[in-house]
Amino acid sequence: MATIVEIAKKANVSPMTVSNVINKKYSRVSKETSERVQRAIEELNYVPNMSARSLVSKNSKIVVLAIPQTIVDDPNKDMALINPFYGELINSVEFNLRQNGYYMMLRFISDTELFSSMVANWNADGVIVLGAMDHQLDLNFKNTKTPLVLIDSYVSNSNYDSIKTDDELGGFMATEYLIQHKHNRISMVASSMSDEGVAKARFEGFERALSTHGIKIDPTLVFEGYPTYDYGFEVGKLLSKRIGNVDAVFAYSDLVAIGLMQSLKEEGVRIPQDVSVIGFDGLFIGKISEPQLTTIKQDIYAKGSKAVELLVDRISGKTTQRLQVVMPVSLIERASVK
Amino acid sequence: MATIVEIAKKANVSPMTVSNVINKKYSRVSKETSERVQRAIEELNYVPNMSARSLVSKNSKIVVLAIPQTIVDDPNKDMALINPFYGELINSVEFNLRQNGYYMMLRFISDTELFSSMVANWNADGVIVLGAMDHQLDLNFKNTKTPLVLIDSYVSNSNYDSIKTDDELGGFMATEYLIQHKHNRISMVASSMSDEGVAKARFEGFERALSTHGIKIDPTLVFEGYPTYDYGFEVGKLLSKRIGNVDAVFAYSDLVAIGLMQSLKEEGVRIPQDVSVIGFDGLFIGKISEPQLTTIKQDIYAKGSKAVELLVDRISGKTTQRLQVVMPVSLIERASVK
DNA sequence: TTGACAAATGAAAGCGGTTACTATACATTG
DNA sequence: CAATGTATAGTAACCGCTTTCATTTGTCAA
Repeated sequence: MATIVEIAKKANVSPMTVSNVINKKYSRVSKETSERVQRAIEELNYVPNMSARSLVSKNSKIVVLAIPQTIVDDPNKDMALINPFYGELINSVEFNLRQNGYYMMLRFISDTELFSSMVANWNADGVIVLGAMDHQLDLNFKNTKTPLVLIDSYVSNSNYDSIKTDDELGGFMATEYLIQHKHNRISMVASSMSDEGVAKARFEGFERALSTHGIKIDPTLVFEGYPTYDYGFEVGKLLSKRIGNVDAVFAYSDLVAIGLMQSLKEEGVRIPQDVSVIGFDGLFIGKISEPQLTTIKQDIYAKGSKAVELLVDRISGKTTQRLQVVMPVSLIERASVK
Repeated sequence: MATIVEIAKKANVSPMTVSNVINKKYSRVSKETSERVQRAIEELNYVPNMSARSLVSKNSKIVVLAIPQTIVDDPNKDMALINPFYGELINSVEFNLRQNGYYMMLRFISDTELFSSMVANWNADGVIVLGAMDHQLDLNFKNTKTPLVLIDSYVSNSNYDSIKTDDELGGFMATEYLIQHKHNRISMVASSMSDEGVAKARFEGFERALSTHGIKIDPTLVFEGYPTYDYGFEVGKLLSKRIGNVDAVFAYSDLVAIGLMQSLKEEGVRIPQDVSVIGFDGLFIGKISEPQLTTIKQDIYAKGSKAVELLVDRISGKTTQRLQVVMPVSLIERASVK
């Protein structure tokens, strides 16, 4: 592995000049010298050592993407190990980071893990966190000045840029859509709502729609579990025994909705004839299920793209005040609501 | 950000001793000193600077996972931006790397991109490449001694550890299964087979099964395109016009199979009554389609896990000779074959 | 002719660790 | 009791790059 010193020797200049060429400070180097150095770089296949650069310049071109860990610990699970939502977001974030010259370090993190360590380690230029919980943002982390963008996070009075979907509105739209279709015994399958978070916001939209229409909420129809296919499946089994007393289900996410429908179908419940189902996210899988899933769509690609934009602007110092972006939602009518 | 020098001062020892404590060389440090240093570390919230460490020790605890870029360049595409297969693999690799103390740098790379740059940059301890093509493994890359594991790669006479699925056998099994179900006008939808690769291997299995049973291959029933939902969909449109002359389709991957079925259904073709479909991969989505997809399953989680194992053993010097692992396949009978 | 300034290049220090030795104190051995 | 070993701690150099500042050369106005 060649170093700038070797390049310097070969091109008959000082290491400093090589550095200037590498960093495109052309105003400091004459054209001929610059070309000579470029040639040496190519001949020796020189690639800068990022560690050395990072060590002195305090930045690294690394951005950490932290994603909550789904139930991956059981390698024998035959189910989706990863929410397709994550897959799309990862893809989008990596793509947009790459466009901006950054490398993406991906970490799945458990609920209890703190964020601090992953930042300090690498002189990461920035961090994007998905669904951060209040207690994960430890003091240590808060003290670093590393630019941070929060996606889908409802942490209280944080000072970070954030981007989320209009979850409350989405929940409202989903529920209202069900009501407009003459349903009034409506169930909601959410994930944990003990903390503020996406699930809770969607639930609040659910509540608002019901109360707007003067429908009393039935607590026995509200389910709170994990944001997984399995949990949807589980609830499906329960609900299948109550057909006739439930008209429709608003599932907190498409993945849950799909699990729910699968389970319901297995029990001979017809969708949407016996019960309507609406999801949230607009994932690809909603298109291949039978019936195709009516859902509230969010643009995941745009979300990742926007997150990177916020981060990059913050890193470059372009933005100084805190930015909060709320992404719109839209209703996709397909076939799971009667 | 505290450094070892500050820790050293606080604990009244030399920086070297701090380093020894950090690196758990306890035999070189007395218990009391060690504890004193530990305390200082906690009090000052010290986190080692990986750049500095990496610069001198030539290793980084970073492993690069390179994944072929799917068609992501069009952000407006409403389809799966990422093959769920990738999602599962990413999840598995990250999880297993983390268990071994490594960080994962994820890069999506285009067909034409070379691999060399991502290695040299970060003193990456290792690289895992998915579906590498011959021409991407440039000389530069071959010259580095960075441990490398190839997943699903059919590059010729490479010297790297590799892990792949028994694609040929899988293709054979899929096709034979169709034949056993009295089909003999069988189509295959593959992705590009101009290079050696997964698609070609599966196709060879397809060929072998047909010839074993004395069935002549119909070239007009062999499709070669992209490994995407969209391509499956496209082929579905074509095949729907030939119902009566096709009994069954072996799709190169589940994603393609799903697109195919969706398209076929749209055209009023019944599966499996009018045409049978079998896929490959055993993805989650095959369970939620209607009908559920019969397919050749590979254990993606195990694949990622094994890849990491190979890499870690190579990094530690445990393995010295080249290892080639072939993962088994199994048939999952579901409902898409009559 | 000379001083001043810009353009081009270089020298030296140091980022925060680890590697490879060296040094010291104390215990052990014949 | 000298010789040797062992546990513990420290010193100095250096990894490959960038930062800061100094130097050289050429250009031009006064």
